[in-house]
Amino acid sequence: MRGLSRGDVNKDGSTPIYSQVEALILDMIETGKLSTGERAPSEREVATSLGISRMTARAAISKLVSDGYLHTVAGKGTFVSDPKLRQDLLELTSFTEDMLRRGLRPGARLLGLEVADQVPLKVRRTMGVSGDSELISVRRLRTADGRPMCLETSYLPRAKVPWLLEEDLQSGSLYRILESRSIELAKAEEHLEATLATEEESELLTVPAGSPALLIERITYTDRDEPIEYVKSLYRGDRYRFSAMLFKKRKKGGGS
Amino acid sequence: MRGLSRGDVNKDGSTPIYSQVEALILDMIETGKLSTGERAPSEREVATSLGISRMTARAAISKLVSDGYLHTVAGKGTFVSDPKLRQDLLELTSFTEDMLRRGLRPGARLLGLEVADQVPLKVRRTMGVSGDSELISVRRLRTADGRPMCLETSYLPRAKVPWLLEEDLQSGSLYRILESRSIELAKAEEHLEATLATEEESELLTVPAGSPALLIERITYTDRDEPIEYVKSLYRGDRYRFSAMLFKKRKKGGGS
DNA sequence: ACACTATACCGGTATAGACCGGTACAACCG
DNA sequence: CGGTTGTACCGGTCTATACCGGTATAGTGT
Repeated sequence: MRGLSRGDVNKDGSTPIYSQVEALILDMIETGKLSTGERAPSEREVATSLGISRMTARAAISKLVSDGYLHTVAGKGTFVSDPKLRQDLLELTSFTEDMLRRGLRPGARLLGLEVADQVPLKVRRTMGVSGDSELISVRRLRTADGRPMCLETSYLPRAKVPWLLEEDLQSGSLYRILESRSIELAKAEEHLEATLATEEESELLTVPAGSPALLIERITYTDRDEPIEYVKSLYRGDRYRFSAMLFKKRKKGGGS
Repeated sequence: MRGLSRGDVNKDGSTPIYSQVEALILDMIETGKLSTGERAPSEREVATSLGISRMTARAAISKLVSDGYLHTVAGKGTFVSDPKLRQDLLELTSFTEDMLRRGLRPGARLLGLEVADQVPLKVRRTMGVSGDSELISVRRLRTADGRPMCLETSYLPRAKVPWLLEEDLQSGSLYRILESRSIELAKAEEHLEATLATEEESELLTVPAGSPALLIERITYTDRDEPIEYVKSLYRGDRYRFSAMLFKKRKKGGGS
């Protein structure tokens, strides 16, 4: 009745068992076979029904717990967490994904795509290039439901994405393009501050000059820890809000 | 020579062994006995020198890895991570801690501490109270190196912190006070947006009226998932910057 | 009816051993 | 000398087992 049986995992060593189990349970959650608040199969249940050891089952479940999909109550069991709680976890997403998640239709108007000639020193240093002409700049007005949402200026290393100048950045997501070229994004450092829109910026964003705006600076890194993109995004203060979930870290002590 | 010996852990069950080991290694990192980039003792080394099982040692090390203190390279060993990479992780901190981390001297000027009579509906709903007079409001001007940094208005449930009205909020950290009363903070939901300082606000922050400001709304929860604090903080746009590290989530697939 | 107790679960912790593929290095061989 | 082959160590994965204290419930005794 549970849907987990020995055939659901292969033990040929090609994929770690715990990772297969993780995918199995995740699938049950996402297809609704397990719904919010419901008790997930216990560690012992998973272990015996799949014919694996309890520690292996536990490894899978622990991962799902730390990813926010499940939470445990000692003595009672493991339960499916509220999706609201896991969505607000901070995650690296593209503008496109971000808007879709907010229920808005993402769009873009290309303002410039060229080999950058005037790059701020800070950007050059961050991207690890010295001279000019080593970065490609992309300037786009991003829209949500057709209305201007933010003004985005990206810099990418020409050496790593020489084909970028030929791409259609009007419609698609830059991140999707990068991934289609096998550039895997892994993490990003993001800085947010409040500022005012300049005359030019406010015109593009269709807000009054001097309106509040959220300036987001992002440095995106590949899975090999190389910076692949530096972006400055200026969001309309009245339409955009950045959300995050913060967690308390360990307290010191307890030892000896 | 390594500094780990059997006497460093107690097995009386009062504190989990892996958690003691975690503290031991963390201590070695923070006291500089292990420095950035250096190889940490291997799982087997830790296990034998402390007289514990390898899996237990591994549990401790895994935790430190997921917390960003260490990183592993299969076949080579476990290494101490660059502190720069672990500091920017998103963490729930008080204003006091935040400022100290930025190398600034935190301060506060109490503007108001009272039973709140006019509480916005949204705040009441969030905090789960219905009527008036059920929340205590704290209004403080927070300073860094003596200069105004942000304007902070907190609401806390009177039922849970009735003693708050008698506390000294001039100097100390509110979070430290809560913890000294055994109220453990676990997580917080935070929303950031750009806005403009009103006349009154800009006066307190000593900036021109209409200056950009970062509005941060935070709902803090205890370890029992009850909301304990709702804060609206208005930071000076020219002096404050919010930083976060974003990570790419798993891709689906791999199973079966 | 009520309180207690036995039982059967649960997750949390810990053990000892095993095998894998990757890394580093020294010893050996051509 | 240079290349190969051991060998020792590394983290990654997996097994089987054990005991703890908490939770829930059914049954027992008053």
